[in-house]
Amino acid sequence: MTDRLSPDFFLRDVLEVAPALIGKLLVRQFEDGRIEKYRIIETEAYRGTEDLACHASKGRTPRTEVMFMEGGTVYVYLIYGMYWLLNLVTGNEGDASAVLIRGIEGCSGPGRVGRKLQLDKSFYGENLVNSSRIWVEDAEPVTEFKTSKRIGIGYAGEWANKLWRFYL
DNA sequence: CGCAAGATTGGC
DNA sequence: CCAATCTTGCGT
Repeated sequence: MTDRLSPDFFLRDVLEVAPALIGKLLVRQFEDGRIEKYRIIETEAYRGTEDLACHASKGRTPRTEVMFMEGGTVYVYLIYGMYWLLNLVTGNEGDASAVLIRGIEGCSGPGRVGRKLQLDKSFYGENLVNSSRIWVEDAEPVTEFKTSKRIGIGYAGEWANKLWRFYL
């Protein structure tokens, strides 16, 4: 169970991928060659141009461009001028959906995750299938997880009520 | 071109 | 409760 997830894993609806990522291993190889693996414990789904909480609802811009690509790529962005949030693009080209990694074992909160993994803008568009810096490996499926409304998106109207946050 | 707000966090 | 810190999207 240490295989890198195949491209197919990400080529599904984000509402399938987000919960399926719980329990999987997020792997980061740093510049000094050190490899660390972290169990994913919290995710959120952002689903296409309709979802007002999803950045892609702004349309295709330099920032959201990568979300419109095929699943399996990394979407990172800087929030509040200091935190790089990690998202994994899902679905087919044009779906414009992604999973926000909100928590890994021993590190709760999307801003902390980005800091721990030492992410920056160079990870924008990184390919999870062939990258030597970041990827996801398979692990025992987790069937017991909780759901809730997504955090910090009160501006999204009725979309804020979707139970699209998944966590252990 | 100016400006308000942001998928957050940590400190007072 | 509020500042940090800077990119982005939108209005002028």
